[in-house]
Amino acid sequence: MYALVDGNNFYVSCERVFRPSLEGIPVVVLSNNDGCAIARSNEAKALGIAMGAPWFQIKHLAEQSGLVALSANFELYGDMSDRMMSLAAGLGHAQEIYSIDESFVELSGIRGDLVERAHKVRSRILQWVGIPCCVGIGSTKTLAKLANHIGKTAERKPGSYPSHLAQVCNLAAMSPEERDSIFAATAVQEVWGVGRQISKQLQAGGIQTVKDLIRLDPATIRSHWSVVLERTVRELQGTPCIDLEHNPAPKKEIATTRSFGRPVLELHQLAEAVTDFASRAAEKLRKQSGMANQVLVYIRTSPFRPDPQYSRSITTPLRRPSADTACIAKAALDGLQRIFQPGFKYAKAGVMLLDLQHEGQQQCELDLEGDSQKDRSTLMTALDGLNQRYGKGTLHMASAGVEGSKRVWSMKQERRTPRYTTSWEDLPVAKA
DNA sequence: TCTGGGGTCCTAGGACCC
DNA sequence: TCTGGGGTCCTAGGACCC
Repeated sequence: MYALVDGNNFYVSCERVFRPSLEGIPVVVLSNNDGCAIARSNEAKALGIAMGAPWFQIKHLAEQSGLVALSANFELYGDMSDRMMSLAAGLGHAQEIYSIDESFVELSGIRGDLVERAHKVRSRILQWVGIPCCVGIGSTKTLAKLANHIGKTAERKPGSYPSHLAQVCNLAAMSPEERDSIFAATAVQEVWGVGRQISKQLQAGGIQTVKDLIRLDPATIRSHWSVVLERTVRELQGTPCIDLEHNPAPKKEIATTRSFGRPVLELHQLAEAVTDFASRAAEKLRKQSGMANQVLVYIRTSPFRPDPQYSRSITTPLRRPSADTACIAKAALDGLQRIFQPGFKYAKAGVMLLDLQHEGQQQCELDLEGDSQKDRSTLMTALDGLNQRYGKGTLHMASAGVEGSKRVWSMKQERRTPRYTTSWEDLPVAKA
């Protein structure tokens, strides 16, 4: 038995904790570059703002309907997330943190009324952290996710589902008849693992609701679609196929990619950006004690512009596995040289570290540069320490350019709120 | 003027091998 | 007329997730 604890409109809820005046009004949180809406309050959803809606298309709602837009403040959200997760863990014996606002909790061996217990945890999170959340309970992770969706929808849209399911919904405690009628009222695209493409295909075959989907034979699903969808259907039928991940697996790839604040035309500007991305990626890699064997770099124009399009990536193998910023940046820059074409307005670039391994797995080879490698690794540790202590970018590669107006590629972020919980300067001040 | 970032898994197809 | 079969590895791309 699993529970899924999921913060409501998480980023917006984080902002509201520190600005209660945002309560009750339409609020969106914008992606980098203030590009599009990545979180919406219920009031914003009611205005018809879609997930991912570009800001310039909904801007007029600020005047028309009092919509408030904020730049994303991921430092704040990450910290609020930690607080929420530690309370959610109390629901059961094991927890898997699935995303910044969601965690699965294993409920087996928990006695007593699960719904009552979930309500208690929910109010504790609301009271101690300030984040409203919903809890879904089911015999598989996919059913717990679905239950969570039902709990949220029942709360947000009265009349959509029976009102006693709002906030906490336990699918496992329902009669078959009640479950059936709820599945019949739920569209296939609400299921975890069924996205736009697959739901379109299912609907074309007359499969509209969860009730329709659950009746299908897994073998048919597999031959018509894939093993992935087959697993999803089995999970909906109550057969667990996806286990709780107990210890977070190390990442298999690490990426740093950004859209630019404005179009970039020159190679040397791309090189600055790519150096910066490579440094950030290498830093993440060292944080998980990993080494990379390959470095991928890509550049592309904006698919939304009518301009000539260009998009290319290239993978450069490293001579030996490495987590060294200079070594990774060099590989990325070598790749960039080879794929760059002049005459395009570049909108985005990225660096990905692939084929990762743990630093302990390094092959023992006869190596005349052994000592200098040790020195490099000490230097990297010092670099990370200084950047951690004095702020990101205190020390960086010379080719990454300097902060400020010279970096034409840096992103726009004009609506960020203070880092209330992670920066002393931004600590809220209580006034008497 | 203006459209995010970071992941995972699976599949198809090509190259290569015996 | 007619051109094997099976395996592995790699890459690109699709689909999904939040």
